[in-house]
Amino acid sequence: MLDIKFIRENPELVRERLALRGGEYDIQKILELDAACRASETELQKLNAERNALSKKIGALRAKGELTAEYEARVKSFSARITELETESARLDGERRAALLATPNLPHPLCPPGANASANPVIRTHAVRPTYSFKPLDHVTLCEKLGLIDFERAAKVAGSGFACFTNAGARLERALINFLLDLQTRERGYREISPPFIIRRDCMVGTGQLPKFEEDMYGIDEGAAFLAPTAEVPVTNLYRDELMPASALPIKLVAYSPCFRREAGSTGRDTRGIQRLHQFDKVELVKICTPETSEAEHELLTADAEEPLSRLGLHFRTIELCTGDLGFSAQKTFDIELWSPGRETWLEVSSSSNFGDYQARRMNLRFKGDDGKNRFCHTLNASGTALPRLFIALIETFQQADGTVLLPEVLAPYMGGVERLLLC
RNA sequence: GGUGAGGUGGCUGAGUGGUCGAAAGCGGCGGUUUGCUAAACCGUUGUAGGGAUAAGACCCUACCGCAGGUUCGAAUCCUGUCCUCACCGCCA
Repeated sequence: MLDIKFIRENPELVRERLALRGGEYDIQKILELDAACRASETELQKLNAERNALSKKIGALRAKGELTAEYEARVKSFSARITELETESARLDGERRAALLATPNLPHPLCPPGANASANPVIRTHAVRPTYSFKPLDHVTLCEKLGLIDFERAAKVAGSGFACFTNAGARLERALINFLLDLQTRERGYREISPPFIIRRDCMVGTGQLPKFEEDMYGIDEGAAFLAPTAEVPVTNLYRDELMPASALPIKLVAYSPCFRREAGSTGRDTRGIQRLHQFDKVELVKICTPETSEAEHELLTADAEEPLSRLGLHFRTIELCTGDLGFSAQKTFDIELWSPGRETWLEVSSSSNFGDYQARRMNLRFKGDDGKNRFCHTLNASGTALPRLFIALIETFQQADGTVLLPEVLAPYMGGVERLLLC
């Protein structure tokens, strides 16, 4: 949520920065609601002050046993107006808040301008692109030959867009999760969290999934709760409505969770294989820090997301999202993309974002500054990483001429002696 | 699912219709004392919004989980709701 005071004082700047995202945002309407709301509140406050004074007087007179009917009548003469103003103020405040919740974050001043994904600059590339003496297979074919995933039976149970990992595939999925969690907790200073996967509505509002993207979420209990679309939601919201001492920051958390997404707007896209699923596993990194450190923490966070990929020996690149490709709540985002030899394309496996105080303001997450003032924290998160696409890149990259897949050594401790995925 | 108890400031916790934004303690901040540490003592310390101002000082309003209601007046009474805890039932 943007700061209404900031919008009031810098309406042109807000318009300009939002325009960089593309899309229409009615700042004028917010300003008008704000002016009307404040006018209504001011009148209400004056009447309340008068009522309070008269009520106090009535109390004092009654204590002395004197008559108070005259003063009671005076309060009654405008009590209807107070009720009216209360209703009006609440309505305007609600509308103003709704308008603010539907307005995305401002792109960071350093976020590269651009209309869409084609304008995203590549920041760095890791390792060289692997080459093969044969035509590399894509992951669907590999999974079939190696018996790693049963798509047909998954559909029987859950419908299209679901996968059922089997045999060494299931083992590899679990191994990767453990590898990622161990790396981040043992070497990178993250505290491990295993969060709830069912989320209350206000937490979904807190991180920005609601109210705008409800159709992408799996709702349960008549919209009172939702299946987690990412661990970002439960983990960041752990600290909602809290006032942290500055000394407690930064907070660095890592969590595994399955992620549930309807993918409402993308039916038919990437339907083959496990590139886009309604349920997938992800290890997520979350940081809560002060505004002064968030940009540096963001760089470190992105590096933390990249680290396991280089340890696995994978070819990837890091790009920065331009203003037109930025997510709703983010002010600055890096995406990490893995190379898929089978499809000869890049797969997005991580999105590393700095949200500034946008989420913190929505969820009332603050810290006490050195000057004693309460300020909103900054929140960040990065996938560290999404599992299915990592799975794809891994088996496609390390496939051999004989059809087997030779696993990277770093996974050895997690695979129980399995060094190679064999044909079945 | 049933019964009962409860949600008050950064934290603990008192407060059953008016003088309560709210006792007390802890913590924080400032100071005195102190060889250092500890302790003691004094003072100070909620949040948000609106208004005023060059900026402060300042004024007003709201907030005792949340939403309604009763009343001239609600932390306090009533209703609903969310959450927490305890016991019972059920259950991996």
